[in-house]
Amino acid sequence: MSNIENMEYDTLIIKFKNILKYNNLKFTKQREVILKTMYCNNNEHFSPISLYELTKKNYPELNIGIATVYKTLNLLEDYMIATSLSFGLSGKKFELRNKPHHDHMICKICDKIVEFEDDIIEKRQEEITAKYGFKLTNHLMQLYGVCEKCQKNSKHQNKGKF
Amino acid sequence: MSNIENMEYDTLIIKFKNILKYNNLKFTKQREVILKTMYCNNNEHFSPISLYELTKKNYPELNIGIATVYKTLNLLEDYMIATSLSFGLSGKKFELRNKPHHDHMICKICDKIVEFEDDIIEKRQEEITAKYGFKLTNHLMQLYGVCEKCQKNSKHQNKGKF
DNA sequence: CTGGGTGCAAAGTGTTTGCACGTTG
DNA sequence: CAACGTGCAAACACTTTGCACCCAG
Repeated sequence: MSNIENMEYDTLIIKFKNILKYNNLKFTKQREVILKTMYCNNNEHFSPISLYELTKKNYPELNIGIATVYKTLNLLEDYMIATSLSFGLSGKKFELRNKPHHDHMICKICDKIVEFEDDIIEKRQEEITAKYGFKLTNHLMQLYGVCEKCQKNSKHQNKGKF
Repeated sequence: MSNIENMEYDTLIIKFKNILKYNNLKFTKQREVILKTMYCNNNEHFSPISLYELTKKNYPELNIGIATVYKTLNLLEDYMIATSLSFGLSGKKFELRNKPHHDHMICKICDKIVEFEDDIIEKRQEEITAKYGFKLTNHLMQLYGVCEKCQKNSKHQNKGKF
């Protein structure tokens, strides 16, 4: 399976069109605009709503609907052009898969997301799953903590835990 | 902060009562029964609904409500007696924190959950967060794959990805 | 007897679906 | 011109909330 790491925009679009054609799907303005927006804001992790609002604002003539954004994001994820991060109750955030695999570190106070990549952990995950007879297909790893800035600015409130 | 690893049931109840008292909360039959059910099925990871159904069935005289189960689970999580696993769209599953820290390996086909613990990864996570100035408080690591049994029984369907 | 807890139903979120109409290939 | 895609609103699934009543301390 090919991947889309470090892909330029033109190449990304061509790749996308090929996938669509291969699966008898259509290349619409809405899909193009969503992909473009994600590409141009490559460091952001978009919730469906924030992506909806941004495309709505930048391309008002399209009058894009939230359902279309959801459908497109699911399509991009199905065809491995995007991946999603799960944020519990507050839903998912999406990012393009056009950079090398990485995991996320999330500040519990300001929600800042830092990406990192670590071969030692990746390798170890393979070893562990193999030990249990699993065939590893993917993983979810999110480290939660307090970023440098927030450590200085605030004390995390304590609920009076015993 | 003390922890509740390997705690016997009586000790767990005492601990729970102390936490409640300290925070001006009350020890009710509903809370007792929910904790007991989780303790007695220590290998299960309960969704709020499955826990609701089980307690409803075993203690019909209490006529427990789903809202109470949710509130109790949130309370247990707030006071670090339980933790939750996130399962994307299908909600959360809860388990007591009465065993050593571990992570989860989940079969994408049969949903089987295997617990594992790995010092190398834990240690590495500390190193990584430290490198970025984060203070690590907790993490989420779930490895997804196909378990031994399902590898034999089935081929994972392919969506015709390009 | 007071304040927190409970069950119920209603309200909130985030996401998906059914449908009539529009657009792509 | 035949699918497939779109926007809309309704439906969904999961979780929280408001409230009148209940019960632990």
